[in-house]
Amino acid sequence: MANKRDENREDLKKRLIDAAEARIAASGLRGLKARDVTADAGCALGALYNAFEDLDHLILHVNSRSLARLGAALEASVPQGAGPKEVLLALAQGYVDFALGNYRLWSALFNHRLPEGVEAPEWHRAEHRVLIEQIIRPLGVLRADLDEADLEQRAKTVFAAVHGVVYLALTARFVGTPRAVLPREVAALVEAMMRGLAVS
Amino acid sequence: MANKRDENREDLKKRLIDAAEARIAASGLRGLKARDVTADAGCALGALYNAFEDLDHLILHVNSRSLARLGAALEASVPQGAGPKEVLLALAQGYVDFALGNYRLWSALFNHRLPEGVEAPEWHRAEHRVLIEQIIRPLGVLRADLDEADLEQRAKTVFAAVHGVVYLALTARFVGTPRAVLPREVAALVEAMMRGLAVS
DNA sequence: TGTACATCAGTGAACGCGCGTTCACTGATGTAC
DNA sequence: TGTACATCAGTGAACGCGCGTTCACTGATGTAC
Repeated sequence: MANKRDENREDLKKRLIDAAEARIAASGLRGLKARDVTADAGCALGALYNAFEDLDHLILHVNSRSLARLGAALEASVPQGAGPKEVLLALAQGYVDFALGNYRLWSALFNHRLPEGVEAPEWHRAEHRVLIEQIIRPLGVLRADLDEADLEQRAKTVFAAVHGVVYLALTARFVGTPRAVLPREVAALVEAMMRGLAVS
Repeated sequence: MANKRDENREDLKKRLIDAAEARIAASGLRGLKARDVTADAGCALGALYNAFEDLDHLILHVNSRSLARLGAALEASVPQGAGPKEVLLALAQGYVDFALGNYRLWSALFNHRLPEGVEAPEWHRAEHRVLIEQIIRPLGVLRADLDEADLEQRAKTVFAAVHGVVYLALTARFVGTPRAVLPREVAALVEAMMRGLAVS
């Protein structure tokens, strides 16, 4: 068995991530304070800095979880045996649903910024692949002409386009789409992109 | 002639906006400090609070300017006598160019947040119309079947899709498009959307 | 199993500092007559 | 035009506070023999 120190350490990390996740879900990244998180997790303020490098790294771990949950949600949104167009539409709707249902955690994914000049660690960067991973295959069926690199790039573009519509809608910035018509607009966008794709 | 007090007041406001714009262009919203701006503008710290309600309102005025410049840049990017498809492509490229050429000021447009619960004033909200205004007409030619409200909504969606690609590319978040291929990807997106539109 | 020592996590008061905003005062501009 | 008073912008030192991070100390867990 792992020794007790390591056990405690892992347990504390988990409690801190749980607490931070709950705080972010309740009041957003801005509402996340070291004192609140440690109080919720039942440890002293300083313990946070034993478990994690700093508050930013704790947030990174919350975002990791969100990405994993998003990946699972996207996977679950695709119906069995669907064709590529159906799959892309389902993924887009799954994305909308996840963003609507996990608004603050999803925002944290895109709004968290490390201090000037600090790069996110590689293990975390890699996790963002879930955002495009499931797009690549169905898109490849529609665009058999593209090589692997171009296909991946185009998947990113498709993701970014859908994300843009969802993001502007939910952060309600002036030109955003009302939530009520968001699913319809996203569907229209994806359909138009697919029709456009099929032609060329 | 307007009296001297009003003249001075307007002059100070202008100097403050100039200074804030330069600071944001140089080091982003985060790098904007009341002390720096007032020093650059050649006035005392407190004078900022005579001219503007607070620092956020000064930023709003900088963003106003950026929106006006963006509107002009978009207009200038459209070739004379172009058809609707050409216009939409030109607008998208104009948007890419503006974002690349005015990166920090353009980011400030989308990253500035007022404190929790405070709404942007109506005069400022209205200015964001430049983002979709010029899309509506050419889109309307391609989609004569849509009524005015749906057309406006679809213009927002088209904008949001293009914006999403540009935004993720430039903020370099993990799944972003490399700058080198950004114009190509945006063109591909817009073309696909237009082809898709024309069909339905 | 027991003892002595080493290690390292847990603690929370205190530090530090960045920075927006205020406010009592001064001095320039405007108004009344 | 001149004088007296009123108004309001300009000044910058001081306020205030939020909040991440540190650090000397305590106490639990691990190791050696």
